[in-house]
Amino acid sequence: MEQKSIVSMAVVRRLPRYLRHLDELHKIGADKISSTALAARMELTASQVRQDLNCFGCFGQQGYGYNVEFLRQSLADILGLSGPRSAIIIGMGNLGHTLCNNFSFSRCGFSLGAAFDANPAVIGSVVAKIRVLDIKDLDKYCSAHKPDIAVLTLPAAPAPAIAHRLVQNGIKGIWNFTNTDLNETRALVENINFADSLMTLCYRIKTSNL
Amino acid sequence: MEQKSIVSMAVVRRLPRYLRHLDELHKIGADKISSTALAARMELTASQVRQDLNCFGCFGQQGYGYNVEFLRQSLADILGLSGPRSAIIIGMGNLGHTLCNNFSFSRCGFSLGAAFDANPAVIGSVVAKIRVLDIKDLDKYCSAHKPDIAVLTLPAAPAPAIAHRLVQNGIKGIWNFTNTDLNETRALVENINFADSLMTLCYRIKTSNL
DNA sequence: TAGATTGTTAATCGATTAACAATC
DNA sequence: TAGATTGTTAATCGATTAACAATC
Repeated sequence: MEQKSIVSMAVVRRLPRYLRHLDELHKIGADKISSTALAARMELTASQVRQDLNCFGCFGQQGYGYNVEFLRQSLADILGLSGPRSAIIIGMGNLGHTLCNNFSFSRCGFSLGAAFDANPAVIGSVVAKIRVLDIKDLDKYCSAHKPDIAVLTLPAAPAPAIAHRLVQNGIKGIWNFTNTDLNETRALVENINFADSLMTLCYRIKTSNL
Repeated sequence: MEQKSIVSMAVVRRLPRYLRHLDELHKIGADKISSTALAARMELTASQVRQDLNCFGCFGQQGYGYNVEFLRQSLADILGLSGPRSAIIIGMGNLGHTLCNNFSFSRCGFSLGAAFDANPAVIGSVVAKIRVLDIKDLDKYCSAHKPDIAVLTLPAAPAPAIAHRLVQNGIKGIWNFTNTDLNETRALVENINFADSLMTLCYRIKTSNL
Protein backbone atom coordinates (compact mmCIF):
# COMPACT_ATOMS: atom_id res chain seq x y z
CA MET A 1 0.00 0.00 0.00
CA GLU A 2 1.46 3.37 -1.00
CA GLN A 3 -0.76 5.70 1.00
CA LYS A 4 -3.81 5.17 3.13
CA SER A 5 -6.77 7.14 1.80
CA ILE A 6 -7.60 8.67 5.15
CA VAL A 7 -5.25 8.61 8.10
CA SER A 8 -6.71 8.68 11.60
CA MET A 9 -6.16 11.67 13.88
CA ALA A 10 -4.44 9.39 16.38
CA VAL A 11 -1.73 8.73 13.81
CA VAL A 12 -1.57 12.33 12.55
CA ARG A 13 -0.97 13.64 16.06
CA ARG A 14 2.03 11.35 16.42
CA LEU A 15 3.70 12.55 13.20
CA PRO A 16 5.31 15.69 14.66
CA ARG A 17 6.62 13.59 17.54
CA TYR A 18 8.22 11.13 15.12
CA LEU A 19 9.80 14.04 13.30
CA ARG A 20 11.09 15.49 16.55
CA HIS A 21 12.70 12.21 17.57
CA LEU A 22 14.21 11.73 14.12
CA ASP A 23 15.67 15.24 14.41
CA GLU A 24 17.23 14.32 17.73
CA LEU A 25 18.61 11.07 16.33
CA HIS A 26 20.06 12.97 13.39
CA LYS A 27 21.71 15.43 15.80
CA ILE A 28 23.40 12.66 17.75
CA GLY A 29 24.73 11.20 14.49
CA ALA A 30 22.53 8.10 14.23
CA ASP A 31 22.05 7.11 10.62
CA LYS A 32 19.66 4.23 11.11
CA ILE A 33 17.00 3.22 13.62
CA SER A 34 14.80 0.14 13.99
CA SER A 35 11.10 0.32 14.80
CA THR A 36 11.94 -1.38 18.11
CA ALA A 37 14.50 1.26 19.09
CA LEU A 38 12.33 4.16 17.96
CA ALA A 39 9.37 2.71 19.84
CA ALA A 40 11.44 2.40 23.03
CA ARG A 41 12.50 6.06 22.73
CA MET A 42 8.95 7.24 22.20
CA GLU A 43 7.20 4.87 24.60
CA LEU A 44 5.22 3.21 21.82
CA THR A 45 5.26 -0.37 20.52
CA ALA A 46 7.33 -1.40 17.51
CA SER A 47 4.13 -2.59 15.85
CA GLN A 48 2.59 0.82 16.24
CA VAL A 49 5.61 2.58 14.76
CA ARG A 50 5.52 0.34 11.69
CA GLN A 51 1.75 0.65 11.33
CA ASP A 52 1.93 4.42 11.64
CA LEU A 53 4.66 4.86 9.06
CA ASN A 54 3.06 2.41 6.66
CA CYS A 55 0.02 4.67 6.43
CA PHE A 56 2.20 6.83 4.17
CA GLY A 57 4.43 4.37 2.35
CA CYS A 58 7.34 2.00 2.84
CA PHE A 59 10.26 3.85 4.40
CA GLY A 60 12.24 0.97 5.90
CA GLN A 61 14.25 -1.95 4.68
CA GLN A 62 14.00 -5.50 6.00
CA GLY A 63 16.97 -6.52 8.11
CA TYR A 64 18.21 -2.93 8.36
CA GLY A 65 15.57 -0.63 9.77
CA TYR A 66 14.88 2.98 8.81
CA ASN A 67 17.39 5.45 7.46
CA VAL A 68 17.16 8.41 9.85
CA GLU A 69 17.80 11.13 7.32
CA PHE A 70 15.45 9.66 4.72
CA LEU A 71 12.64 9.10 7.22
CA ARG A 72 13.12 12.58 8.65
CA GLN A 73 12.80 14.19 5.24
CA SER A 74 9.85 11.96 4.35
CA LEU A 75 7.99 12.97 7.50
CA ALA A 76 8.65 16.66 6.86
CA ASP A 77 7.24 16.20 3.35
CA ILE A 78 4.22 14.28 4.61
CA LEU A 79 3.46 17.05 7.10
CA GLY A 80 3.87 19.64 4.36
CA LEU A 81 6.44 21.73 6.22
CA SER A 82 8.30 23.05 3.19
CA GLY A 83 5.61 24.69 1.06
CA PRO A 84 5.06 27.67 3.37
CA ARG A 85 1.49 28.75 3.86
CA SER A 86 0.62 32.18 5.17
CA ALA A 87 -0.60 33.00 8.66
CA ILE A 88 -1.93 36.02 10.52
CA ILE A 89 -2.25 36.62 14.25
CA ILE A 90 -5.39 38.08 15.77
CA GLY A 91 -4.76 39.61 19.19
CA MET A 92 -1.43 41.15 20.12
CA GLY A 93 -1.57 40.83 23.86
CA ASN A 94 1.09 39.09 25.87
CA LEU A 95 0.64 35.72 24.15
CA GLY A 96 0.52 37.19 20.65
CA HIS A 97 3.79 39.00 21.34
CA THR A 98 5.36 35.84 22.73
CA LEU A 99 4.48 33.86 19.61
CA CYS A 100 5.76 36.61 17.29
CA ASN A 101 9.00 36.95 19.18
CA ASN A 102 9.86 33.39 20.14
CA PHE A 103 8.00 30.91 18.02
CA SER A 104 9.28 29.67 14.68
CA PHE A 105 6.31 29.54 12.35
CA SER A 106 8.57 28.63 9.46
CA ARG A 107 9.67 25.41 11.13
CA CYS A 108 5.99 24.41 11.11
CA GLY A 109 5.31 25.24 7.47
CA PHE A 110 3.98 28.77 7.86
CA SER A 111 5.10 32.30 7.30
CA LEU A 112 3.61 35.04 9.42
CA GLY A 113 2.28 37.92 7.32
CA ALA A 114 0.57 40.33 9.69
CA ALA A 115 -0.90 40.82 13.12
CA PHE A 116 -4.16 42.46 14.13
CA ASP A 117 -5.47 44.12 17.26
CA ALA A 118 -8.22 46.48 18.34
CA ASN A 119 -6.08 48.40 20.82
CA PRO A 120 -4.78 51.75 19.44
CA ALA A 121 -1.77 51.44 21.75
CA VAL A 122 -0.35 48.54 19.72
CA ILE A 123 -1.80 49.25 16.26
CA GLY A 124 0.98 50.49 14.00
CA SER A 125 3.79 48.98 16.04
CA VAL A 126 6.13 46.36 14.62
CA VAL A 127 6.85 43.16 16.53
CA ALA A 128 9.58 40.86 15.22
CA LYS A 129 9.25 42.43 11.75
CA ILE A 130 5.48 41.89 11.79
CA ARG A 131 3.33 44.99 11.46
CA VAL A 132 0.34 45.24 13.80
CA LEU A 133 -2.74 46.33 11.83
CA ASP A 134 -6.13 47.58 12.94
CA ILE A 135 -8.67 44.77 13.26
CA LYS A 136 -10.98 47.00 11.22
CA ASP A 137 -8.76 46.32 8.21
CA LEU A 138 -9.01 42.54 8.56
CA ASP A 139 -11.38 41.99 5.63
CA LYS A 140 -9.37 44.27 3.38
CA TYR A 141 -6.13 42.44 4.28
CA CYS A 142 -7.72 39.03 3.70
CA SER A 143 -9.03 40.02 0.27
CA ALA A 144 -5.60 41.25 -0.73
CA HIS A 145 -3.37 38.54 0.80
CA LYS A 146 -5.57 35.45 1.22
CA PRO A 147 -3.92 34.13 4.38
CA ASP A 148 -4.31 30.37 4.92
CA ILE A 149 -4.60 30.30 8.69
CA ALA A 150 -5.27 32.61 11.60
CA VAL A 151 -3.76 32.37 15.07
CA LEU A 152 -6.35 33.39 17.65
CA THR A 153 -4.70 34.96 20.68
CA LEU A 154 -7.51 37.28 21.65
CA PRO A 155 -9.98 37.09 24.56
CA ALA A 156 -12.58 34.31 24.47
CA ALA A 157 -15.58 36.65 24.27
CA PRO A 158 -14.96 38.10 20.77
CA ALA A 159 -13.34 34.90 19.44
CA PRO A 160 -16.36 33.12 17.90
CA ALA A 161 -17.44 36.23 15.97
CA ILE A 162 -13.90 36.86 14.70
CA ALA A 163 -13.54 33.19 13.76
CA HIS A 164 -16.73 33.39 11.75
CA ARG A 165 -15.56 36.52 9.99
CA LEU A 166 -12.24 34.85 9.16
CA VAL A 167 -13.96 31.82 7.68
CA GLN A 168 -16.11 34.10 5.53
CA ASN A 169 -12.83 35.59 4.33
CA GLY A 170 -11.61 32.18 3.21
CA ILE A 171 -9.42 31.19 6.15
CA LYS A 172 -8.79 27.43 6.01
CA GLY A 173 -7.36 26.80 9.45
CA ILE A 174 -7.57 28.32 12.92
CA TRP A 175 -4.94 27.85 15.59
CA ASN A 176 -7.13 28.59 18.56
CA PHE A 177 -5.52 29.74 21.83
CA THR A 178 -8.73 31.23 23.20
CA ASN A 179 -10.37 29.44 26.08
CA THR A 180 -13.49 28.63 24.09
CA ASP A 181 -14.68 26.11 21.51
CA LEU A 182 -15.24 27.42 18.02
CA ASN A 183 -18.09 26.01 15.96
CA GLU A 184 -16.68 26.57 12.50
CA THR A 185 -17.35 23.56 10.34
CA ARG A 186 -15.88 25.16 7.23
CA ALA A 187 -12.40 25.55 8.73
CA LEU A 188 -9.99 23.20 10.46
CA VAL A 189 -9.54 24.15 14.09
CA GLU A 190 -6.54 23.19 16.17
CA ASN A 191 -6.98 24.07 19.84
CA ILE A 192 -4.35 24.91 22.42
CA ASN A 193 -6.20 25.26 25.68
CA PHE A 194 -3.96 25.99 28.66
CA ALA A 195 -6.74 25.70 31.25
CA ASP A 196 -8.08 22.40 29.90
CA SER A 197 -4.58 20.97 29.99
CA LEU A 198 -3.79 22.14 33.53
CA MET A 199 -7.17 20.96 34.84
CA THR A 200 -6.42 17.56 33.38
CA LEU A 201 -3.12 17.52 35.26
CA CYS A 202 -5.00 18.56 38.40
CA TYR A 203 -7.34 15.58 38.03
CA ARG A 204 -4.52 13.17 37.29
CA ILE A 205 -2.57 14.22 40.37
CA LYS A 206 -5.67 14.05 42.54
CA THR A 207 -6.46 10.52 41.38
CA SER A 208 -2.89 9.21 41.40
CA ASN A 209 -1.27 8.23 44.64
CA LEU A 210 1.90 10.24 44.14
CA MET B 1 -22.15 2.27 39.73
CA GLU B 2 -20.89 5.12 41.89
CA GLN B 3 -17.42 5.63 40.44
CA LYS B 4 -15.43 3.76 37.84
CA SER B 5 -12.18 2.45 39.28
CA ILE B 6 -10.05 3.86 36.50
CA VAL B 7 -11.32 6.40 34.02
CA SER B 8 -9.78 6.47 30.54
CA MET B 9 -7.70 9.42 29.39
CA ALA B 10 -10.18 10.00 26.55
CA VAL B 11 -12.86 10.75 29.15
CA VAL B 12 -10.57 12.73 31.46
CA ARG B 13 -9.55 15.06 28.62
CA ARG B 14 -13.20 15.87 28.00
CA LEU B 15 -13.92 16.84 31.61
CA PRO B 16 -12.57 20.40 31.42
CA ARG B 17 -14.59 20.90 28.24
CA TYR B 18 -17.77 19.76 29.99
CA LEU B 19 -17.01 22.17 32.80
CA ARG B 20 -16.43 25.00 30.36
CA HIS B 21 -19.74 24.42 28.62
CA LEU B 22 -21.57 24.14 31.92
CA ASP B 23 -20.01 27.47 32.92
CA GLU B 24 -21.30 29.03 29.72
CA LEU B 25 -24.75 27.55 30.23
CA HIS B 26 -24.78 28.88 33.77
CA LYS B 27 -23.82 32.34 32.49
CA ILE B 28 -26.70 32.43 30.03
CA GLY B 29 -29.07 31.45 32.84
CA ALA B 30 -29.86 27.86 31.83
CA ASP B 31 -30.71 25.80 34.86
CA LYS B 32 -31.09 22.41 33.20
CA ILE B 33 -29.66 20.65 30.17
CA SER B 34 -30.29 17.26 28.57
CA SER B 35 -27.54 14.98 27.36
CA THR B 36 -28.88 15.52 23.85
CA ALA B 37 -28.62 19.31 24.06
CA LEU B 38 -25.20 19.21 25.73
CA ALA B 39 -23.96 16.77 23.11
CA ALA B 40 -25.17 19.03 20.30
CA ARG B 41 -23.32 22.00 21.83
CA MET B 42 -20.11 20.02 22.22
CA GLU B 43 -20.30 18.01 19.01
CA LEU B 44 -20.51 14.70 20.84
CA THR B 45 -23.29 12.10 20.98
CA ALA B 46 -25.83 12.02 23.78
CA SER B 47 -24.71 8.48 24.54
CA GLN B 48 -21.16 9.62 25.02
CA VAL B 49 -22.16 12.43 27.36
CA ARG B 50 -24.13 10.02 29.55
CA GLN B 51 -21.38 7.39 29.48
CA ASP B 52 -18.75 9.99 30.35
CA LEU B 53 -20.65 11.44 33.30
CA ASN B 54 -21.64 8.02 34.59
CA CYS B 55 -17.97 7.19 35.10
CA PHE B 56 -18.23 9.41 38.18
CA GLY B 57 -21.76 8.92 39.45
CA CYS B 58 -25.38 9.67 38.64
CA PHE B 59 -25.84 13.38 38.12
CA GLY B 60 -29.05 13.45 36.11
CA GLN B 61 -32.69 12.71 36.62
CA GLN B 62 -34.88 10.71 34.26
CA GLY B 63 -37.36 12.81 32.35
CA TYR B 64 -35.60 16.04 33.41
CA GLY B 65 -31.97 16.04 32.41
CA TYR B 66 -29.05 17.50 34.34
CA ASN B 67 -29.15 20.45 36.70
CA VAL B 68 -26.54 22.86 35.33
CA GLU B 69 -25.35 24.26 38.64
CA PHE B 70 -25.16 20.85 40.31
CA LEU B 71 -23.31 19.26 37.41
CA ARG B 72 -20.95 22.22 37.19
CA GLN B 73 -20.04 21.97 40.87
CA SER B 74 -19.74 18.19 40.61
CA LEU B 75 -17.32 18.44 37.70
CA ALA B 76 -15.22 21.04 39.53
CA ASP B 77 -15.04 18.67 42.51
CA ILE B 78 -14.19 15.67 40.31
CA LEU B 79 -11.35 17.63 38.72
CA GLY B 80 -10.14 18.73 42.16
CA LEU B 81 -10.16 22.43 41.38
CA SER B 82 -10.90 23.67 44.90
CA GLY B 83 -8.17 22.12 47.02
CA PRO B 84 -5.36 24.32 45.69
CA ARG B 85 -2.06 22.58 45.08
CA SER B 86 1.17 24.52 44.78
CA ALA B 87 3.06 25.23 41.58
CA ILE B 88 6.38 26.74 40.56
CA ILE B 89 7.51 28.04 37.19
CA ILE B 90 10.93 27.17 35.78
CA GLY B 91 12.05 29.61 33.12
CA MET B 92 10.98 33.25 33.16
CA GLY B 93 11.37 34.09 29.51
CA ASN B 94 8.56 35.50 27.46
CA LEU B 95 6.23 32.55 27.98
CA GLY B 96 6.90 32.32 31.71
CA HIS B 97 6.03 36.01 32.04
CA THR B 98 2.88 35.57 29.97
CA LEU B 99 1.66 32.75 32.21
CA CYS B 100 2.43 34.69 35.40
CA ASN B 101 0.70 37.80 34.16
CA ASN B 102 -2.31 36.46 32.28
CA PHE B 103 -3.09 32.91 33.27
CA SER B 104 -5.29 32.05 36.22
CA PHE B 105 -3.66 29.12 37.97
CA SER B 106 -6.25 29.28 40.73
CA ARG B 107 -9.09 28.56 38.32
CA CYS B 108 -7.29 25.29 37.53
CA GLY B 109 -6.70 24.22 41.13
CA PHE B 110 -3.23 25.59 41.65
CA SER B 111 -1.53 28.46 43.43
CA LEU B 112 1.72 29.75 42.04
CA GLY B 113 4.42 29.96 44.73
CA ALA B 114 7.62 30.99 43.01
CA ALA B 115 9.44 31.28 39.72
CA PHE B 116 13.00 30.30 38.84
CA ASP B 117 15.50 31.35 36.23
CA ALA B 118 19.23 31.21 35.57
CA ASN B 119 19.45 34.70 34.10
CA PRO B 120 20.78 37.32 36.59
CA ALA B 121 18.80 39.98 34.72
CA VAL B 122 15.48 38.55 35.93
CA ILE B 123 16.51 36.90 39.22
CA GLY B 124 15.20 38.97 42.11
CA SER B 125 12.46 40.64 40.09
CA VAL B 126 8.80 40.25 40.95
CA VAL B 127 6.25 39.33 38.27
CA ALA B 128 2.56 39.44 39.16
CA LYS B 129 3.45 39.14 42.86
CA ILE B 130 5.66 36.11 42.17
CA ARG B 131 9.32 36.43 43.14
CA VAL B 132 11.85 35.15 40.60
CA LEU B 133 14.48 33.06 42.39
CA ASP B 134 17.86 31.74 41.27
CA ILE B 135 17.62 28.25 39.78
CA LYS B 136 20.53 27.37 42.07
CA ASP B 137 18.13 27.62 44.99
CA LEU B 138 15.63 25.16 43.47
CA ASP B 139 16.49 22.22 45.75
CA LYS B 140 16.42 24.41 48.83
CA TYR B 141 13.02 25.85 47.87
CA CYS B 142 11.56 22.40 47.15
CA SER B 143 12.72 21.03 50.50
CA ALA B 144 11.11 23.95 52.30
CA HIS B 145 7.86 24.32 50.33
CA LYS B 146 7.22 20.93 48.68
CA PRO B 147 5.56 22.26 45.52
CA ASP B 148 3.21 19.79 43.82
CA ILE B 149 3.85 20.68 40.19
CA ALA B 150 6.37 22.54 38.06
CA VAL B 151 5.63 24.52 34.91
CA LEU B 152 8.48 24.11 32.45
CA THR B 153 8.87 27.20 30.30
CA LEU B 154 12.59 26.93 29.70
CA PRO B 155 14.54 25.94 26.57
CA ALA B 156 14.32 22.30 25.47
CA ALA B 157 18.02 21.57 25.97
CA PRO B 158 18.17 21.87 29.78
CA ALA B 159 14.59 20.60 30.28
CA PRO B 160 15.17 16.84 30.79
CA ALA B 161 17.89 17.44 33.41
CA ILE B 162 15.74 19.98 35.28
CA ALA B 163 12.74 17.66 35.10
CA HIS B 164 14.79 14.88 36.62
CA ARG B 165 16.00 17.15 39.40
CA LEU B 166 12.42 18.22 40.11
CA VAL B 167 11.24 14.62 40.36
CA GLN B 168 14.04 13.87 42.79
CA ASN B 169 12.71 16.79 44.80
CA GLY B 170 9.28 15.17 45.01
CA ILE B 171 7.47 17.02 42.21
CA LYS B 172 4.32 15.07 41.27
CA GLY B 173 3.36 16.74 38.02
CA ILE B 174 5.04 18.60 35.20
CA TRP B 175 3.28 21.01 32.88
CA ASN B 176 5.69 20.80 30.00
CA PHE B 177 5.85 23.67 27.50
CA THR B 178 9.31 22.73 26.23
CA ASN B 179 9.53 21.31 22.76
CA THR B 180 10.83 17.97 23.96
CA ASP B 181 9.50 14.74 25.46
CA LEU B 182 10.36 14.10 29.10
CA ASN B 183 11.01 10.55 30.21
CA GLU B 184 10.01 10.86 33.83
CA THR B 185 8.01 7.82 34.86
CA ARG B 186 7.73 8.95 38.47
CA ALA B 187 5.82 12.12 37.65
CA LEU B 188 2.72 12.90 35.63
CA VAL B 189 3.57 14.93 32.55
CA GLU B 190 1.11 17.11 30.70
CA ASN B 191 2.54 18.46 27.45
CA ILE B 192 1.68 21.65 25.62
CA ASN B 193 3.63 21.55 22.41
CA PHE B 194 3.02 24.52 20.12
CA ALA B 195 5.07 23.14 17.22
CA ASP B 196 3.44 19.69 17.30
CA SER B 197 0.03 21.33 17.25
CA LEU B 198 0.80 23.71 14.38
CA MET B 199 2.46 20.96 12.33
CA THR B 200 -0.69 18.90 12.78
CA LEU B 201 -2.72 21.80 11.43
CA CYS B 202 -0.28 22.09 8.53
CA TYR B 203 -0.86 18.43 7.66
CA ARG B 204 -4.61 18.70 8.01
CA ILE B 205 -4.78 21.69 5.68
CA LYS B 206 -2.49 20.04 3.17
CA THR B 207 -4.63 16.89 3.07
CA SER B 208 -8.00 18.64 3.14
CA ASN B 209 -9.37 20.18 0.00
CA LEU B 210 -10.18 23.56 1.51
C1' DT C 1 -50.90 9.50 33.28
C1' DA C 2 -47.95 10.46 29.13
C1' DG C 3 -43.71 12.27 27.59
C1' DA C 4 -39.08 12.86 28.31
C1' DT C 5 -34.76 11.49 29.49
C1' DT C 6 -31.66 9.05 32.26
C1' DG C 7 -28.49 4.96 33.52
C1' DT C 8 -26.82 0.87 31.73
C1' DT C 9 -26.18 -3.14 28.88
C1' DA C 10 -25.15 -4.83 24.36
C1' DA C 11 -23.41 -3.97 19.62
C1' DT C 12 -20.31 -1.73 16.72
C1' DC C 13 -16.46 0.48 15.36
C1' DG C 14 -11.67 1.80 15.41
C1' DA C 15 -7.07 1.60 17.20
C1' DT C 16 -3.42 -1.08 19.12
C1' DT C 17 -0.90 -5.27 19.53
C1' DA C 18 0.71 -9.75 18.04
C1' DA C 19 2.34 -12.80 14.69
C1' DC C 20 4.81 -14.10 10.81
C1' DA C 21 6.04 -14.54 5.94
C1' DA C 22 8.93 -11.80 2.99
C1' DT C 23 13.39 -10.13 2.25
C1' DC C 24 17.41 -7.34 2.92
C1' DT D 1 23.93 -18.10 4.36
C1' DA D 2 22.06 -16.62 8.96
C1' DG D 3 20.26 -12.90 11.54
C1' DA D 4 17.62 -8.97 11.71
C1' DT D 5 13.82 -6.37 10.77
C1' DT D 6 10.32 -4.82 7.83
C1' DG D 7 5.41 -4.74 5.81
C1' DT D 8 1.08 -6.65 6.47
C1' DT D 9 -2.59 -9.60 8.03
C1' DA D 10 -5.12 -11.31 11.92
C1' DA D 11 -6.36 -10.98 16.87
C1' DT D 12 -7.24 -8.23 20.71
C1' DC D 13 -8.47 -4.51 23.19
C1' DG D 14 -10.80 -0.24 24.22
C1' DA D 15 -13.86 3.49 23.05
C1' DT D 16 -18.03 5.01 20.93
C1' DT D 17 -22.70 4.33 19.60
C1' DA D 18 -27.20 2.22 19.83
C1' DA D 19 -30.95 0.44 22.27
C1' DC D 20 -34.11 0.21 25.86
C1' DA D 21 -35.94 -0.68 30.48
C1' DA D 22 -36.36 2.21 34.51
C1' DT D 23 -38.31 6.23 36.33
C1' DC D 24 -38.98 11.03 37.07
